[in-house]
Amino acid sequence: MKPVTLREIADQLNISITTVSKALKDYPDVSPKTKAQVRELASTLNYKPNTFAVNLRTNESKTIGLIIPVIVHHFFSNVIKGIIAQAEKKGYLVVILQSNESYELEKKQIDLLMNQRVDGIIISLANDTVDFKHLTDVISSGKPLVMFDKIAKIVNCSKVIIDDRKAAYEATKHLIDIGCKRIAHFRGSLLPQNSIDRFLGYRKALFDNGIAYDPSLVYICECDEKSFEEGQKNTRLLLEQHKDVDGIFINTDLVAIGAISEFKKAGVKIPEEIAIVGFSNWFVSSIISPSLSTIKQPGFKMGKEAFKQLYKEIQSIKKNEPIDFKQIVLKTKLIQRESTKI
Amino acid sequence: MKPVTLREIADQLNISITTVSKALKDYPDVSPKTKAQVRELASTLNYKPNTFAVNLRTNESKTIGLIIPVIVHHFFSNVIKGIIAQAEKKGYLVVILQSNESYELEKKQIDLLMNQRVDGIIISLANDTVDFKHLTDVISSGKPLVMFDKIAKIVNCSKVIIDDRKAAYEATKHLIDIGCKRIAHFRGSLLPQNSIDRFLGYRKALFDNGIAYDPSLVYICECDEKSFEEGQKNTRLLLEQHKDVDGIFINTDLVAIGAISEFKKAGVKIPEEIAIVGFSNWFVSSIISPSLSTIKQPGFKMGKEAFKQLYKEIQSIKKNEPIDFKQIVLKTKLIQRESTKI
DNA sequence: CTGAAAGCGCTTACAG
DNA sequence: CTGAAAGCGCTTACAG
Repeated sequence: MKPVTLREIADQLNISITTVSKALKDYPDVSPKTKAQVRELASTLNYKPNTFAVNLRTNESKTIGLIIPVIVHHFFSNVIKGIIAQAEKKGYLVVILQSNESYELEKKQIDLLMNQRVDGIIISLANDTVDFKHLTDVISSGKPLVMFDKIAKIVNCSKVIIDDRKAAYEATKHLIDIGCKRIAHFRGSLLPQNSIDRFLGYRKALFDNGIAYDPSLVYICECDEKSFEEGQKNTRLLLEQHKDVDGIFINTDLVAIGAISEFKKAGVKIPEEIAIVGFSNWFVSSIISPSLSTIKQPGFKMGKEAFKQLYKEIQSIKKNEPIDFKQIVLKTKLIQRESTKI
Repeated sequence: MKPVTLREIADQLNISITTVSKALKDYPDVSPKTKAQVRELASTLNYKPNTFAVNLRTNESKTIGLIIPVIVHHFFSNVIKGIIAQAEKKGYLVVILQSNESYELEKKQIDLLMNQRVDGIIISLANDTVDFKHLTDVISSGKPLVMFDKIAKIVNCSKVIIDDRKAAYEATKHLIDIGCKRIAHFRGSLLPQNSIDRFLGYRKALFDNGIAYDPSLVYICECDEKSFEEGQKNTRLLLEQHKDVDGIFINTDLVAIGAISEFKKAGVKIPEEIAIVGFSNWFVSSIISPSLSTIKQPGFKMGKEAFKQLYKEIQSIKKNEPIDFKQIVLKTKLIQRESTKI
């Protein structure tokens, strides 16, 4: 059966399509009587406006795009949930793409979304991404772009982040406070801003507390799907190279959990011989043994805020108002658990 | 700056819009010379067809909808990844909605997707869903619908599933094989087909092996965000009520992990005093201690297969061919780990 | 208060 | 080989 159109309603009521359209949109210049008739028939026929036609006319799709490095990931899936929840409230749909931490894919996906004419894009960058032209292109084409978590400072757009440096400082300071003297750091890969910032926070905490920074105590792990194994691997290296380390601040919980498993295997006691702080507060961190101290990173809220900001910008663009780029910094929190409980 | 349209190319080359359109779509009735000119100019101007117009004309959106009970979930996020990966290969985008295990929300979301005129819908049902009219409506409106994992047997459409009964049978049989005599079952809520099937598989395995089925050994847990706590709670009950139980087959890994944590707290040795098998092979199950034996459920593959089938049906509908509903049953696998290693 | 008309940007059956 | 024309279903500025 054919879907009901404005024409069909107009024909049945012997009025014009124009009037039907206006009646349904509650324009003030339609008589109450006509409005009532139109509405009644529309609901009887179960009329639904053809979105394709509406999109073409209004030049908006009520759909936004989301590009994310990995989907199967506690933090990111929480962000997705937050974005979708908030978008739904405003009648927006969310198209999701996974960049797989690849710059090339990310570029293609931006293109794809632009061609699809989504009303805006939310993105967390791939580790690989060093060039940002595909992002500035979005902005200069007049579509709003909001970055979260893995951002590029240099790109002029709204961002939703945490203060990675401060959070890392706090985590490291916590290790110092409980008496650690020689503190290692398992960091993320070299490019992403937040992995840099966490490293800087670590180093500053050492410095401010009179502990010498020793580069040989910093281990890099390429945090992808193999995070857990990276944690184990770095732990084995650490055990060979630096027996004297008594605390580690680790870039991500999953890596930290790998480290814990390896220390347990080696018979090293946590936290007595080595204290550990992770980052992100992955659900699992609270249920493993020993439970992992970590920094709580508000994924769900980050998603909500990212959409809220994007929505504001979509409205501004519609009204031809200038966009006011915002940098939204969400609070983190140190959660102390067994891995640092002395 | 205004996006480039067919008209612009036509004007610049002094030919008709019709010819430009045909040239770009490589129609055979355009001269090679014209084609070349058009293509060259199109690429110079960076012409992108206006998707809104194309959608309206062709009456398809190259977008599908996905409704899923929960996003932050190891199994489901793997399915999402599989669907998106496969969709991208065919040039389709995926709009994702979360039903939150609520039938009411699920209904609204189906409506929303239908109004948006997605080309098809993939769904895993909410626990709540008992009435299926919203689903049969999709099918009778001529849009393809594919269900996966949490399905309704009664709805006539394609389905991608595992053989839950067989997998549960295998899990229970494994407990019997390692010597368990009194086997409990932590099942999921009463409605979902797969929770019923897993229960039936459990019961049949007992029956086939001469073990009396005792209903008081079956505990129900409402598996939502609180799965872990449900596992702990049921374990406490079990410890009070049935000290003699020596094996449990548990509906979901997360519940099983909750159970393990509670048994450890109570000083009950796993697997010596009680052996445990979970279901789904959540990533965490391999890294906890003791590691959890479980049934591997292929989420990523399930997502891929679901999209493949949906795509086939979209093609059939386009060609006005009859749709051939398929029931695709993917293989599961028992993974033995420490929790059943005797 | 109502409606004829233009137009969003494309596709395609048809005529020449 | 090329193009005029109709049409997808809606919205809205304008005339009456």
